[in-house]
Order: sequence, then structure tokens, then C-alpha cells
Amino acid sequence: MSEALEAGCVPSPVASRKRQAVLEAAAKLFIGQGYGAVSMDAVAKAAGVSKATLYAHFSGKDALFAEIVRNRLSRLKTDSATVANHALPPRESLRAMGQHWMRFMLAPRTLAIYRIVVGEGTRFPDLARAFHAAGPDQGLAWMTAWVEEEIRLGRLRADTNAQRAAEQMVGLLRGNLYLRSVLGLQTTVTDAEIDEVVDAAAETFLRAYGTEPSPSPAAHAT
Amino acid sequence: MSEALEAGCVPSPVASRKRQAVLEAAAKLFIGQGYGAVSMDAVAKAAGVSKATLYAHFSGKDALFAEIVRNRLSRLKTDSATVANHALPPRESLRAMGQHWMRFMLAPRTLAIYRIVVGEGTRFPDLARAFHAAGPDQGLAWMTAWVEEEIRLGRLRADTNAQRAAEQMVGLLRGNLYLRSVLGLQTTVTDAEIDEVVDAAAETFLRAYGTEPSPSPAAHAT
DNA sequence: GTCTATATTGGGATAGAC
DNA sequence: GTCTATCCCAATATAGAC
Repeated sequence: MSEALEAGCVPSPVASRKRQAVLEAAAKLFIGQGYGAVSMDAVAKAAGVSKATLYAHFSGKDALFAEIVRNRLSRLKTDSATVANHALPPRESLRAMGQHWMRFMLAPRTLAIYRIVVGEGTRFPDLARAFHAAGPDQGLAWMTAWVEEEIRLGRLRADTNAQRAAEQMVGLLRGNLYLRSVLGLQTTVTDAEIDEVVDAAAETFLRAYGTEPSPSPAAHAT
Repeated sequence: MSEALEAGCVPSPVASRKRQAVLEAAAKLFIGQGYGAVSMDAVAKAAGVSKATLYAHFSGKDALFAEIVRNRLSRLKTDSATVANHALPPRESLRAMGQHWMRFMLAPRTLAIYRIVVGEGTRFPDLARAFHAAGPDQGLAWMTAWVEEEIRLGRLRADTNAQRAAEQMVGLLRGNLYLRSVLGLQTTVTDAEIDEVVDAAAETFLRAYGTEPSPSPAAHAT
């Protein structure tokens, strides 16, 4: 790159700083208020830059938004790399994965991104695709791999369709709790609520797919 | 205007007709393009009325939108009154309910409303509440009642937590298929796909909660 | 690259005639 | 109740100085 190396001009660092400030401010606003409710004026003001600067870095509101979501997705991807475990008995692994999964899905940021992608999905189809690939699809792939390995280890029934079982496990986790959170009807979720849902999901999953006879008789009732 | 040649005044009928036209046009637009993408100009044009007339009937865009969603919800409510059945064996009832449920959830209109409510939920909190009450909550209540009755009839395990089991059944149905449809990644769903998911959900549910020993040995694998 | 100031359009809402 | 024509503001995007 032929940057003007004149005195008095500090080209890249400042640009990066401002750019970063814009990205952070915009992320906060979009996540807090959604896409339509946030104006470029508001972003510029929150970032402490002028609108002209903003437009110097991003070609428009949609490009800025896409950049935000992509950043967030890549971060989520690495955050979620909590690995399937085969050292513990299946129930314990399922519990651990379920807990992690639920906390991730119910985190305010995750919910906010989901809401935006769903709401604006028809206007940003490739964003919806990217979201699904980096989020749900990735998670499903991990879960499927775990199921396959457990089958191989003889701890899940040999006649199990691994992918469908994985989908079902995810479905069992995503109960009313998730829907209520997505709709904003329930703003706080306690650890006890999560534990309850996760334990019940693991129990049902193992009754359907486990090879151990029938773990605990009445432990499933409230 | 042809009605204008009446000497007197025909107050209500015309008003109703225009009002209805506005509602229908707006519904079509909102459902097809979402909330933010539709302008009042477009609604007026599509309905064949002027904006002034539009505003004579509805106080604003949000009120019009709320009216649409409420209409749609009440219609859905009656549509969904397909009743739980206790004459058939549990597996057949589950299949029938599951099929109906899936077709309902995957219908373009239902998906569109869900998308809008999720996307604009933070701006219209009472709409989100109404949606949940008339849709998911209602459906869950029906399913819970069905489970309770089946328990009473001895066809599901006596130690079953009916509400949680109902939630889980719904979760089992809502697999990747639903998410992909919501995100617009999959625009058409075949009956075969639905059947597959529903059958698998019923199988898993009955393995976990059924009292019959173990219905069909290898019928669950692909 | 960054600012201040401004251009421009889209769209929600209204005034007044009929 | 309904129309035509208009107001008015908000919000995207840009021009031009430094």
C-alpha cells in the first residue's frame, strides 16, 4: 500500500481506532434496539465520530449491520467450541453440553442477534444463511458427532439415527423457556430453571436412546 | 364513485368495504415483506384508497399492524381447534396432532407472523404477549390436557410431568426443519419430510413416556 | 481521514374541498 | 367518508474545508 508517509499524518492507527469505535457502538445499539430503530446519526453520535467518517468506512447501514453480525458470529463460534466429552457417562455429558447450550442460546446477545436475523431475514438472505451455518448448523454437527461416538462406544442404541437424535436433543432443550425469552416475555432465567429443563431433556433422550436399562425410576416427576 | 349517486348517504357498508380492503391489502403486504418494508403509501395504493381514508380508519401504522396480527391470530385459534383424540392408540393420536401442528407452524402465513412478532417484539411488547397466548401457549395447553388424559387412561407412564412432557413433544417436532423455514433457507417442505419428523418425534416420545413395552424394534432407524 | 453543514428523498400524517 | 394535494420531519447519504 502506498500510504502517504508525510509528517503530521497518522493514517492507519487512527482509522482503525475510529472504525473499531463505530463497530462497537453500532453493535451495542443494534443489539439493544434492533435494526430499524437505530439511525446512522445515533451510531455516529454514540461512536463519537461524524457521519461522514462513518460513511468513509462503511458503504451504508446494511453493510455496517452485516459486518456487526459477522463479527459476532465468528466470536460465538469460538466461544462455543466447548467440546463433547466421552470420559463421563452419557447423562453427565448431556447435562454439561445442555447447560452450555442453554446459557449460550439464552444470552441476551444471542437472543438479540436471533431476533434481528429472523426479523430482517427476508431482506438479508445471505446473512440468514451465514447465521444458520455458524450457529445452529455448527452446533448440530457437534452434537451429531458426539452421538455417533457414543453409539460406537455402545452407550447409545446401535439403531439410532445420529443426526435425527441430535436434532431431537436440541429440540428438547429449546422449550417454552426459549420461546418466551425470544419474545421478550421472560427477561431473566434462573439457573434452577435451566437445570430443570436440561435434566428433563437428558432423561427423555436417554430413555429413548440409552443402552443402560432405566436409570432412576421416579426421578423424572416433579 | 358509483355509490355517490344515491341521494342520501350510505354510511356503514361502504366504510366497511374500504376498511376490509385496507385490512386485506395490508395483511398481504406485511406478511409478504415485513413491517418496516411496507409504507402506508403502498398499503393505500394496494387497497385502492387514499391515505386520508386509511388514516380515517386506523390511527397509524402500528395500530393497523396490531389489528392485522390480532385478526390473524383469532383465525389461527379457530383453525387449530383440531381436537385431541383418545379413541386411537397414543402413537396415532400423536401422529395426527403432530402433522396438524407442523403444517400449521410451517404455513407461510404463520411463519411470516412469527418473523414479524419476533423482529418487532421489543417495540410491540403487548403484541408479543398476545401472540404467545393465542398461539404457542394455547397449543401447549391442549397438548398438556391430552397428556394428562392419556396418563389417566394408563397409556402413558403415571410418573409423567404432563406439562413438561407436552413441552418436550412440541420441542421434538420443531426440529431443524422449522428453524430453516423461519430463516427462509428452506422455502418448501414436502409431506414426506414432515412425516419423517413427526414419526420420529412420536417414537421418541413414546419410548420415554409410553407404557407399552417397546413398539417396533428397528422402525426408528433410517 | 475527519469534520461541519447540507442536500434529498421517502414516508408518516394532515387540511380542506366535495 | 373519501379524495387531492401538501406538510413536515426523520434519516440516509454527500460536498467541501482542513
